[in-house]
Amino acid sequence: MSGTPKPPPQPSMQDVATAAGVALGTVSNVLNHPQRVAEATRLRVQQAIAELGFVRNANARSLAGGSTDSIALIVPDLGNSLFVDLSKGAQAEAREHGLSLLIASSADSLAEQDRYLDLFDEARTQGMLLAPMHDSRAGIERVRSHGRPVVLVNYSDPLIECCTVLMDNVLDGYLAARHLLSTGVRELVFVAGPERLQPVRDRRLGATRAASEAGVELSLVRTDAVTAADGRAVGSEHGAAWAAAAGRVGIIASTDLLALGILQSLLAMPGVSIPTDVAVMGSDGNRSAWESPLPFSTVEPPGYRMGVEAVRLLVEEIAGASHEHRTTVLSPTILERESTLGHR
Amino acid sequence: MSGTPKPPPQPSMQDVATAAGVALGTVSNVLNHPQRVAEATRLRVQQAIAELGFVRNANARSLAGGSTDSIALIVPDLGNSLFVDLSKGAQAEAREHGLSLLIASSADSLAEQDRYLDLFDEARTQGMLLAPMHDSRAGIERVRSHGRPVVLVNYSDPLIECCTVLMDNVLDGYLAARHLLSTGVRELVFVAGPERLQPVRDRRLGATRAASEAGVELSLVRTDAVTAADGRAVGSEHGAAWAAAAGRVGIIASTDLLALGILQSLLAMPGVSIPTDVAVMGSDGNRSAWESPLPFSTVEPPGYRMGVEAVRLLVEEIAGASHEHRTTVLSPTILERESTLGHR
DNA sequence: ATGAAAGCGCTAACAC
DNA sequence: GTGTTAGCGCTTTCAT
Repeated sequence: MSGTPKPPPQPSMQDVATAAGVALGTVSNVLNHPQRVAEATRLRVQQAIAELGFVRNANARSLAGGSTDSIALIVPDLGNSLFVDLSKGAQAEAREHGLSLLIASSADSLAEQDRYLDLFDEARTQGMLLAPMHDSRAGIERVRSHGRPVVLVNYSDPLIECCTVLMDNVLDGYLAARHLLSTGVRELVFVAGPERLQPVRDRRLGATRAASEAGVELSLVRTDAVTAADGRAVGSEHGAAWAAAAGRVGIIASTDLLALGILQSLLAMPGVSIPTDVAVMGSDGNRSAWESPLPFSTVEPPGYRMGVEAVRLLVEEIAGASHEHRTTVLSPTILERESTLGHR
Repeated sequence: MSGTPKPPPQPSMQDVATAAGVALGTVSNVLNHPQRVAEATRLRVQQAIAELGFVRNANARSLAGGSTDSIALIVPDLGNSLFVDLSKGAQAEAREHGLSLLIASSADSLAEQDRYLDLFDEARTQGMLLAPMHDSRAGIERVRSHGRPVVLVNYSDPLIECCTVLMDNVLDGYLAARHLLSTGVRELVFVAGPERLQPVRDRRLGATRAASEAGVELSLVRTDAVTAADGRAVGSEHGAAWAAAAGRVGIIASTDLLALGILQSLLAMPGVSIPTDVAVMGSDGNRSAWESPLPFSTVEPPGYRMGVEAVRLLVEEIAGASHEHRTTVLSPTILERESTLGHR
C-alpha cells in the first residue's frame, strides 16, 4: 500500500473558476482584491477553493505579477551564533515589512555561496543579505549588476558599492584589552588568525590601541586559522612562558574557538592557574565555543540588531528610486566571566 | 547620486536569442541540453548571455517545466543547536541529490510555521522537512493533501501518516540515568517540563527504567516550561533538600536550558557542592546553554545524521511511485563533563 | 461586479 | 542543428 493514494495534479485557478461557475479573473480577484467581488460570489469561490484544495502557484504568480515578496539571507555557518542572532533579527524585521526571509547556509564554501546567490537571483527575490566569505566580490557584483540589491553584513569591502552593516571590531578589541587591563593584567598577548581576516585585523588594532594608552606591552601570536585546534597549538607552545612571566598575562584570542583551544591546553598544563597567572578571553561571542572547561569572557557582537538594520537598509534600497549606499556600524558589548575574573 | 544607475529590466531569453541571432528555443537548448547545439552557435549564445547579463527566471522555468529542485527545512528555533546540526546534515545530503535546501525558522510561532508551510507549498518545492511545534497537524495535513511530501523530524504523531526521523529519547533518559548511577549517585531526580512535550515524556521513561533496573529511587519535579528561568526556580526550591540528602543526589533535567538554570541557582547557594553533593546533567545537548558557570554533562542528539536521514526519506518519497512511510530512530550519545564527574 | 483576453519567460514537442 | 509553437498558471487591463 502506498502512502498517498495518488498525487493528483494540483488544481489550477481555472479549475476553481469552473467549479465555482465564474471566470478565471474573478477567482484572481477573490484572492487579490476581495472587495471588488460581490459577497455571494466570493463565498462561492472560497468554497470551491477549499473543496479542491487549491494552492496558488507562486511561480506563476510572480511571473505574471513580476515580483516576489521574499528576501534571502546567506551566511557561511549557522554554527556561529552571530549568524543565528542575525537571522532572528532579520526575520523579525522582514516580517514587519511583510517580507518572508529565506535562509541559506553556504557551509563555508564559496562555491555553495555562489550557488545560492544565483538561486535567489534566478528566483527573483527582492534582494539579499549576505555575510560574505573572502573573495566574494565576483558573485556579489554579478547579482548587483542584475539590478538586485545586496546588503553586506559583517564584512566590508571598499571596492564593493553596497549598503553594509558591521560591528565595530576595533571597539571589540579595545573593550577586550581594557577589560583585561582592569583586572590587573600587566602584559597582553593578542592571538591573531590569518592576516586576511578583516575582523581579526580590526580587533588587533583596537587591542593595540588600548595597550598603548595604558602603556602596557602587547605581543602578537599568529595562527593559520581560527579554530580550537589552532588554539590548542598556541597554548601548548606558549603556555609555559605565559605562566612563568613576571606579572599576570592577559590573552585575547581573536575568536572564541581559538580561546577555547587555548583554555583547553592551558588547563591541561600542571602549574598554570587561570585566571590567576594567565587570563584568557575570546572576542567574537561565538556560542559554539560553549564546551569550554571554564566559562570564558568574550565580547558579544550585536547580531540581532545587525539583522534588523540590514533588512532596513535592504528595504530602503528596494523601495528607493534614488538610493544612497550607507554603512551602519554597531557596537559590541563585553561579557565578563571566570576566565578573567577570578574565582567565585 | 544614486547607487545603481538605473535598474534595467532584466533581459529575457528572447532578448538573448535576438542578440545572438538565433531562435528562442536554441537559447533554451544551450542552457538545458548543450550537446544538442553546434559548438559555434553555443559560443555565440553564451557570449550574448554574458554580455546582456542574462539570468534565467526560475519562476518561469518551473512554471513551464513543472518542477523545482529545492526542498525546504522549517525549524522552530535556530538557537537550538540540534536544529543547526540538522540543517547541516540536511544541506549536505540535499546537495548529494542535486537539491538546494531552503531554511526557515518559525521563531517558535505556530502562525509563522504555517506561513512558511504555505510559502513553500505555493513555491512548489519538491517537499519539506519539518521539525514541528505542538499542534502542527492541520498545517502538515494541508501540505500533504496537496500531494507535497513532508518528513517530520524530532517529533512523531501517530495520527499523522508521514515519514519521520526521531532520536531515541527513551534511550536518552536511560543513558543519562545510567551515567549518573555510574558516578555513585544513590538517588535520582528527574526535572520534567510540561507533560505534553513528547521528548520530555520519553526521557523520563528511560530514566525511570534505568532507575528501577538499578533499584534506585527516582522522584519527579515538574515545571511549567523548560527554560533556564524554570530551572532556577526549581533549584532554589529544592536545592537545600538535595544537598541535605543522605547520599549523593543526581539530577536529570529534561533540557539543557533547565539544567543551566538549576546549576545557576545551586552554585549560588552556599554549602552546596557540585558534583560532590549534587550531580546535575542536561539531556538535549543544546549548545545554547553554553553560558553555564560549570560545564555540565548532557546527552547529545544525533542532529547531523537526523538531517541526512530526513533528506533520504524525503527523496525516496519524492521519487517513489509506491512509497511506504517509515520512521527512522537514531541514538543519542552521552557527553560527560564536570557537573557529574567530579573535579579535575 | 464579472467576463474575456493578452501576456509574463520559459520548456518541450515537433517540424524543417 | 535550429526554428516554431503551444502551453505552464497566473495578474491585469479592458469590455460589458
